[in-house]
Amino acid sequence: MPELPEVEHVVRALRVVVGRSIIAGEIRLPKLIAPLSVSTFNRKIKSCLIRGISRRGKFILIELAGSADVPSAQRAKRAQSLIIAVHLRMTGKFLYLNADDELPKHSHAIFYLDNDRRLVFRDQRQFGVMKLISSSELSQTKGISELAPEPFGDEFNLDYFKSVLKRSRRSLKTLLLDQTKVLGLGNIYAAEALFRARINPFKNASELSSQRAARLHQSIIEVLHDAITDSSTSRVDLEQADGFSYGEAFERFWQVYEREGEPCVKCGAKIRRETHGGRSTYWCPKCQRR
DNA sequence: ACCCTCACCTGCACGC
DNA sequence: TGCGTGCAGGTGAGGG
Repeated sequence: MPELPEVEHVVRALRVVVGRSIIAGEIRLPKLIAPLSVSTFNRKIKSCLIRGISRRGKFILIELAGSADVPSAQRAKRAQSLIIAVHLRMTGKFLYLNADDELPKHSHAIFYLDNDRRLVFRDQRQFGVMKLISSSELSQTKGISELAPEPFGDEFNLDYFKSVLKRSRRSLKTLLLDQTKVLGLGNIYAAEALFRARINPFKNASELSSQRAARLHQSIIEVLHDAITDSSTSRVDLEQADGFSYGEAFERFWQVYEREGEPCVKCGAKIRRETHGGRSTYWCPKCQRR
């Protein structure tokens, strides 16, 4: 159940398919690609070359081009190269299977590749989304065009962050989950970033002091960066039956998330949890006073 | 522009 | 063993 660091790891692992061509696609869950029809989707991606894998926020971008061995199709498709934008939501995973591997339950999309292997998208809860769009319309695509700047880019600077805080009347926790304001955090890393910055999650965003805003800005970048770069947690194996397990790989990082009642790693106070708009929020009542 | 609630699904852990 | 309940890391729609 990925936030930006997990998505980044999936993207890196998926690069094994760059250079492969898609012989055919098979969609078993039509709503995954809706409003496009299954037949249109399959027709458009057939024979395409996978020329790159990238990321925008929590979207995985599978970049396609016309197949090199189909000259006429090549000309037609080069004119408008395609992107499959995939959002894993809660339980979406990719697998890279051999021809004789058994297809696991909840396999909703299968891409047959030119090396006799299959790239499989599975998603237990069926919340995941796949949008097939032309490269040129990526920046106008709903759900993507509204996204905040990438957290590691120059645009996500302190001035930007302060202006976002100033305009908001929400709590910090809620604001940090809004992908159009701050990109990449989910429920776990929002809690972790606030803990690192020693700031109470229920504080109004607009009331944050300049000094604390700077601390939180730094913590957001650090928590995402640390989750991506820590070598012991960066094992993403598409060949495992489960794709890879997001939770287990990263949970040793968690200092407050899912630690209700446990002692705070900094001060020993008991970590608290409260549900807030249906989502659990965890914090240390002593380190993160109101 | 914001807030809140509900919805989308399956599966798991829990208590009885 | 089974059954009911609540919970899950994401997001969008709809109403106020």
